[in-house]
Amino acid sequence: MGTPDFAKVCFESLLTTDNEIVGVITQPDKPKGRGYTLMPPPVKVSALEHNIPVYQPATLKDDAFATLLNELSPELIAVVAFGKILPKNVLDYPKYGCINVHGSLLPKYRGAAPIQRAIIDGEKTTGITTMYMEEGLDTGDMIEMYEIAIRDDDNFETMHDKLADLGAYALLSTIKVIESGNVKRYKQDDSKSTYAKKIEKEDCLVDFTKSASDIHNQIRGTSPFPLSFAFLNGKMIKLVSSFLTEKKSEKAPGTVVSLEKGNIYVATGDGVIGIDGVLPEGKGRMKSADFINGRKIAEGDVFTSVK
RNA sequence: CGCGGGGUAGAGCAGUUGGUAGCUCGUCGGGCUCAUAACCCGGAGGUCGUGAGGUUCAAGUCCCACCCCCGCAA
Repeated sequence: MGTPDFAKVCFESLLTTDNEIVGVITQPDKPKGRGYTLMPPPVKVSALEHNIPVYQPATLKDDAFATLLNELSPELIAVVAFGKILPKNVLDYPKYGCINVHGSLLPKYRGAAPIQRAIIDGEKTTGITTMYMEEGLDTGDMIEMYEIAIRDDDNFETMHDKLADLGAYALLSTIKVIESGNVKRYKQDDSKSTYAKKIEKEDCLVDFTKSASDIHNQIRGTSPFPLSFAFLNGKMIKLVSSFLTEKKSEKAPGTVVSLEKGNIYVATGDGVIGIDGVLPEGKGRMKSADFINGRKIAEGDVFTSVK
């Protein structure tokens, strides 16, 4: 069971094993993009390409799904970024249980957006945890854990890709351990747990009175999606990528202090942040240098949090 | 028919109340300099998305049709 690209990587790794995949459960197609076209989830696309039966139930809590479960009769259910809560009858069904691949070092960052939250919080490492699922959200006993560094220039995209690969590796490894019959279960220390709630629009609004490093973490934690933003000359502008600098400025937070070498340097509550990629309202992504050449910004302009 | 923006030189843009096109950067050549992503001089490069369409003496600029791209939102 899984839905987005992150899950797709795990799914495709399963195809390389000799385990029989009796079916793929994923979210129903949803209207996306311009014109609200109905778009299938990545996992579905991949499954169809590999001739694996796909099921997209609206809910797992009805008799129809219980019946389906019986027909498929899986011995193990692997869940990766599925997006729905599994009811108890499903959790209890498989002989070898339901296991989950989660993108954090549990018990930290339980929940929907572990990768982004870890970056936004300025964590130096994160990782993958595999676990047995139970009714609580990401609270089950852990099986394996892999740690990976978050570098200063990593963003959501790079960490997502790294963790997806690591997650796929972890999933296969965990399944082997389960097959071997020597599974060790590690209880989570609930007292140390944190919850990574999903990224909302308010998480993307840039407050330049914060420190340069906090802003940098926010920008990269939300890039390339959904992207942090601020307002400049009455228009919204998204900040695609940034970097930390040694510069200092006495100017008010949000003030453009320099445009040298094609980068936009902005004063913050603590230090100056460099911005090298933007996405102006109604436009596409572009390098800051292009934005500057288009004469859309000048020294002294001020980024604000309000339009 | 979800909402909105846009297709003008390699890139990012401007283009006034319609009169055959400009800016910044890049690029090419030359100069200056110990040196330069600095500065100076000069040049190349555009059938203005498409339509032997409409209006007009005249359309990048108005009208119509079509194609394509992008943002929001989910």
